[in-house]
Amino acid sequence: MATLKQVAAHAEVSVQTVSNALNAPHRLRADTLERVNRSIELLNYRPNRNARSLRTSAVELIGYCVPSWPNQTHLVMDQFLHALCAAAERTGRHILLFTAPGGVDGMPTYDDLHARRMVDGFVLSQTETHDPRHGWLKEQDIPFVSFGRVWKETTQPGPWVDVDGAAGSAMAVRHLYESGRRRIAFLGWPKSSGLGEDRVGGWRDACKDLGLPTSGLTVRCREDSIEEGARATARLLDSGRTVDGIVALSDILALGALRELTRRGLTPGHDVGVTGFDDSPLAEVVSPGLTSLRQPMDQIAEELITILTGSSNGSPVERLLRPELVIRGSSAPG
Amino acid sequence: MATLKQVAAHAEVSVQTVSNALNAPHRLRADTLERVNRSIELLNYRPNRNARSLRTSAVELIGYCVPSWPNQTHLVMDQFLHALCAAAERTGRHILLFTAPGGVDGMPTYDDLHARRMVDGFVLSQTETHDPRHGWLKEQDIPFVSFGRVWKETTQPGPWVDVDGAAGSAMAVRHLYESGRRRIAFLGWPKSSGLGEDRVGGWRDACKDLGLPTSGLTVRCREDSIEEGARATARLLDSGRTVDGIVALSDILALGALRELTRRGLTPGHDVGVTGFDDSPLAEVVSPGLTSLRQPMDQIAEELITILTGSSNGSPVERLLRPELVIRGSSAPG
DNA sequence: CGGATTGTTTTTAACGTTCAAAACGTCCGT
DNA sequence: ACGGACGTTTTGAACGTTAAAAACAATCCG
Repeated sequence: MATLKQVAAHAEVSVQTVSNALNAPHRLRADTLERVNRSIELLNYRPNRNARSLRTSAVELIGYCVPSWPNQTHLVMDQFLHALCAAAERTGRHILLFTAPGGVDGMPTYDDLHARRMVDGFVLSQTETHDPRHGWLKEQDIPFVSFGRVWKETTQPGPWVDVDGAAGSAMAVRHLYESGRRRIAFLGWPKSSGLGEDRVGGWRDACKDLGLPTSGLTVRCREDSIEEGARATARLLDSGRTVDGIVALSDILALGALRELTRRGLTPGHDVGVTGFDDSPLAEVVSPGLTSLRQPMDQIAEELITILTGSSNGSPVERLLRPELVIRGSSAPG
Repeated sequence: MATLKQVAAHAEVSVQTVSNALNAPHRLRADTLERVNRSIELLNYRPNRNARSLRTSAVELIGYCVPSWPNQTHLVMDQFLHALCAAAERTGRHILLFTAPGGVDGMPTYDDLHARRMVDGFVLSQTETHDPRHGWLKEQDIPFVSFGRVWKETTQPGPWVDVDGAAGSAMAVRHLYESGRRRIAFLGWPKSSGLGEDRVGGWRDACKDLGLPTSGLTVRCREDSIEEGARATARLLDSGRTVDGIVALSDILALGALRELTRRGLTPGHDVGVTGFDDSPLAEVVSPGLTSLRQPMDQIAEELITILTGSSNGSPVERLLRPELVIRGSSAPG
């Protein structure tokens, strides 16, 4: 493996000149630069990243904690990771994966990775309602950016990127409205979930804007499972109120709704329009295909990396992105 | 951030002694060791990984190429990544993610990561039938281990870990047999797929062992989609032969089978037993739940890391692991 | 008592890179 | 012709760690 020294010897210049050829080529005379570059090419030289990092104390690695999966399978994680990875590489960086316990128990792991100079900073995801990580990292002056808001108070420590759930729900409502639905229900989570309240709020506002009823049309599920989605839908339909549209807070709940509708002999997309959230792989795989709100993963990843690696000029950056409605059979005009 | 030097000064020993306290504590006198450890703790010292790597030329990072997702969503990737990460961490290592074009076009990326000393080696997955990566890496003397066989010839370059598809199919057949099925079909892929031939072989052998018919009971799907699975099932049922069991090569195809059966008024699990492969999140989420063959991810990951980081003592290691049958409603006794 | 043996600690020299400053030319204006 | 200014290249020195060898200390044995 060739080193700077060997390249320098071959090109008959000093080591520093070769270094400059790579990092500040404008400083070299044109002919020197060309000669050095020829040697670099000839010897197939690649800078040793460790030596560089040691000197500059920047490792160009970004830590990402892979969610421990028993809780709930993160159905769009592969999309997110691919996007994040690609975005990082566009800036010459890479993603370092690690595992850590949730909550404060995980903080020593974050601290350690940073203290050992294995990462420059972190991308957080799977943010929870009272996520302690943000405040902790901020306190320790460890760079990070969050995918998802903490939903605790209005001012959240550190920069974040998130998808506008309220806008997403509103888009779903408007789409169902345009295909003729007039009594649109919302399938949600308990009030304790910030994300849930964001999305239900969008549904409520959009319904009011369009002059649609909302009273008695909210059902809350205890957990995010198909079974619970089906049960909640059953409760909704048994309540005696007419329903011709269902905006579900997640794809999983939406699948539950589809199942319950089918079980009762109703045709999703024909009798009742259904939409989900996140456009997980499930959405296009079920029958009928599930209309869902896709998170703009590439843009999210791009923003995360830009914020994390950009100059942290004073005020923390906050970016709210709009999801995209992917229309499939479950919301075909009734 | 404390350094060895500062700890040494504080403990009133030489730098090397502190280094030894961490890397070869048995060399120190007990009281010295304790004194040094106290200083380490007090100053909250963490070794700088870059400096260490520079000196030892081992970065303790393992490269893993995140599959580009448009081809087919890797439904169990999050499980795999979590297991791989955890296994790596048990040996003090971490996973570095990167993206690369498929086939030989991606090789410069692998080479570059290794040449810049950003990774010690690679874990390959998503191995394709004529995957060029294994031979190429072997040729360059870049350490790697493959999750999945190349299916090209009997001797494959480098070590690998894989799941025994034939054994898995056989388990599925035997399970269906035990619940009373006697005409068990196989839903597969084109013959060009090594993985496909492995699994169909297991089905055929198991059927022969049990004295069950196989002729005319194989259907091949052009692609791995629900739609194709459903079409193939339709062809199978239309062929006039009785079928009371279906072993599908993938969960996706199995879902297609479930859909087609339901469409025809047949009850999966009651009229026809169905099994899938890989136990993706889909399997437990559909109704009825899909019986499927779970890959032992933790064990796979453990083996991969052990092989990659262990001493490459001559002959390449090859490990074939048995999947585990997860029984759900789709194969309830008929 | 002296040499060998063993156990513990220190010294010296890297690993491959970049920073900061110094050195070397070359050109210019007065 | 001389001092200054600029453009280009080289010279130390350092980043934080570990390998190898040297130094030192204690113990043992004949």
